Amino acid sequence: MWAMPYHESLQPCADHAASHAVSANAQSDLLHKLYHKLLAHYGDPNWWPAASREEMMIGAILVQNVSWKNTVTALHLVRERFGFTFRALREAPLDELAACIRATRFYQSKAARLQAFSFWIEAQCGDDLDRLFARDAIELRRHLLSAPGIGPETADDILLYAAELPSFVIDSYTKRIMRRIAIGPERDTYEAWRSFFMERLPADVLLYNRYHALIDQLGSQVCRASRPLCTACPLKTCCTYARSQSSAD
DNA sequence: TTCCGGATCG
DNA sequence: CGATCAGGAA
Repeated sequence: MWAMPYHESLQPCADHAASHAVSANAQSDLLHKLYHKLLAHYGDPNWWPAASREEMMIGAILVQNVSWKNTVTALHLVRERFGFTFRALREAPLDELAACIRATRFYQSKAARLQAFSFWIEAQCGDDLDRLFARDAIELRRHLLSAPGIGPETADDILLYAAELPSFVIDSYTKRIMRRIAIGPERDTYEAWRSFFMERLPADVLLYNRYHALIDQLGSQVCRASRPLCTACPLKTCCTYARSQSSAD
């Protein structure tokens, strides 16, 4: 029934924790269980909210290390002033672009990176995203990682939500939630976290799409960094942190 | 005042 | 690795 595990087709390095077969199965069951609890609680998150792949990719750069609410403010101003085309961003005066995205913090470096990325897109595919995304998934990920302003999380955002390839996205919410639940890879690196999920979940674009969106919803509203709302958490029965919080109160 | 959804450079 | 970037909400 399940598709081939994604790491066999895209993931170059294996997570060595997977060699512990018994705990790996238990961890896989838990990851599935968490997903279904989140889906039952929140419903289909319908992420990513963008009318085009270009808008999605621009939003992915703007949202780096900033709240989505502030990103929406910036996206609105960019849409009004320039529109969501890479050509428009290439031609944009940097100071005007920076002014539009001020709400997303680090706006000067982000404006420069957004423009540099737009030039990179032109050089790679002449703004034809079908051409960019046509290449092999493994190579596409490596390629995106070589683009200016694109780190591992943003690359996976683009792979999953624009190219619609099953690449699991890891962010701070993901790590915080899973750490509190007490599940995760041994090595604390981006690739180890990503492999941890991909080796235990089927390579399903819709599953990865919804899972990450649901994690973000929980992480921003409930499983916050400070003063998390454990009593209202849909995952509290699975979470050691929530239990320690309720016993402490 | 403190905290907070990354990427890059040295 | 640590430093840097530098707004908005609480």
